[in-house]
Amino acid sequence: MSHAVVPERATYRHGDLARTLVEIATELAREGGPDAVVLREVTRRAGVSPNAAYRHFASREQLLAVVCDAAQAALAAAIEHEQGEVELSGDRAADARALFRAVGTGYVRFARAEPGLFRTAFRVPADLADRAAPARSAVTGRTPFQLLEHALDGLVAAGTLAPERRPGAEFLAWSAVHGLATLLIDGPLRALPDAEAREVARRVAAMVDSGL
Amino acid sequence: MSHAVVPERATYRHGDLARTLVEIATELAREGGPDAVVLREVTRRAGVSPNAAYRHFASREQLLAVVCDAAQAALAAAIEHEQGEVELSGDRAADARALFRAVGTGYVRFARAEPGLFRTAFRVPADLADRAAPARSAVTGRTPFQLLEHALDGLVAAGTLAPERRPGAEFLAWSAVHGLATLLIDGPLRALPDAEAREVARRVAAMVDSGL
DNA sequence: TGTACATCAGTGAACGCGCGTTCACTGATGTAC
DNA sequence: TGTACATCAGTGAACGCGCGTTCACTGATGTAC
Repeated sequence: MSHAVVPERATYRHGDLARTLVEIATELAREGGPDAVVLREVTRRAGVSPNAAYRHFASREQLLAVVCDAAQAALAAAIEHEQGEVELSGDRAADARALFRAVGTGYVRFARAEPGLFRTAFRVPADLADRAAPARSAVTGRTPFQLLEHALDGLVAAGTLAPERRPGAEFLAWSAVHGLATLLIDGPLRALPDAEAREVARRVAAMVDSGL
Repeated sequence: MSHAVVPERATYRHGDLARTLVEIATELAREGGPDAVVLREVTRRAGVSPNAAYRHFASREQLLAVVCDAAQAALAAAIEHEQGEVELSGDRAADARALFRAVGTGYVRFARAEPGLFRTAFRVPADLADRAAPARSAVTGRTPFQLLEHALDGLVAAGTLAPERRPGAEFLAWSAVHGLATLLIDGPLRALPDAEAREVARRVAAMVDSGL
């Protein structure tokens, strides 16, 4: 009766299940944020039994922590990409400013393009919150937070930002940009068209620039 | 054997169960944020069977929406209280500024004092996001968002803010303050002592003030 | 080059849990006569 | 003032669900001799 070809244990000895699980979990986070990272769904999509995950991760929480790092790394990559697009003029002050602004625009652009990953990146796993963890960085090896710090250092080096205003400046800039991102993806600016969103982002950047 | 006094149906005909459920649900939100509003736990604490809640709310989601409004109202009350503390000098411009800043400090203070309620206030129930809903207001009948708008209008009326910069200004101010609140309760500034938190808040306010 | 064996990445079944929600019901209360 | 009755806020039991996690296992693979 059953001449259907059922590949027996086709996935047995998967080969690189750990990596596959992280990729699938990240995809779930992309689609629905951190709560969508459901261990059973991850293994289901991987074509593997639920408990197979425990060969590679101690718990669902630990898998989510890895995904969280991956999301931070993706954010770092987005910022770096945005900075890469900047056409340097040779004017040190202007360039430092442009690179600094690119941190903000890259940040907000990523939040809008990948809201699920963005939310996952900031789902703090309580203790594990290490903003300098290497797993959270991309090509330059800097985490999003470090990219911001680096851009601010650049402003000081270029003489654009007074050294005495440098300490703590990252929190001012981050507040404005992170708040904007939140309003744009979860708040009242949710439905704003791209053009207007960019305009608001521009104004926020200007506010930070002149208010720092 | 059992001479323990078991009051039969002690809670039957509760009287004002709807209000009680909202109060308990709000307490749960205060303790653990929106996810902690678990219908069965609410009824458990009310000493009532789980399905009794359905006499008053169509679903858990609807109960949560009411709590969300209550949290917004609590935030509005906190802002109004902060504004009430302002000692008016009689100088129109200075007073408008002070009242405007009070919106920000009240906002951040509430977020720190009641992180669970704060998170619940911004748990957007998708469609129901009505930032002008009366249920979200406190003594003056204004929602947090409306209090911010009103303060900005005050700045314009006092000649402190140029009218052409007024449109959209609420989003700039809100971005900075909301972002700061988020960093302070869920982000890297989580562990900051009160004094330093207030200092950062002061600097954010100054940034908004001069950057608007 | 062939064989014995340890390793360990996977399986299959089950666990206990707590959730939101629905069902048919009961009995205290308020109202009409 | 007393009685019949409709109302409706509560009960108790159960539903199906999907979750994270644990158990004892199996059998393909790589390694040592």
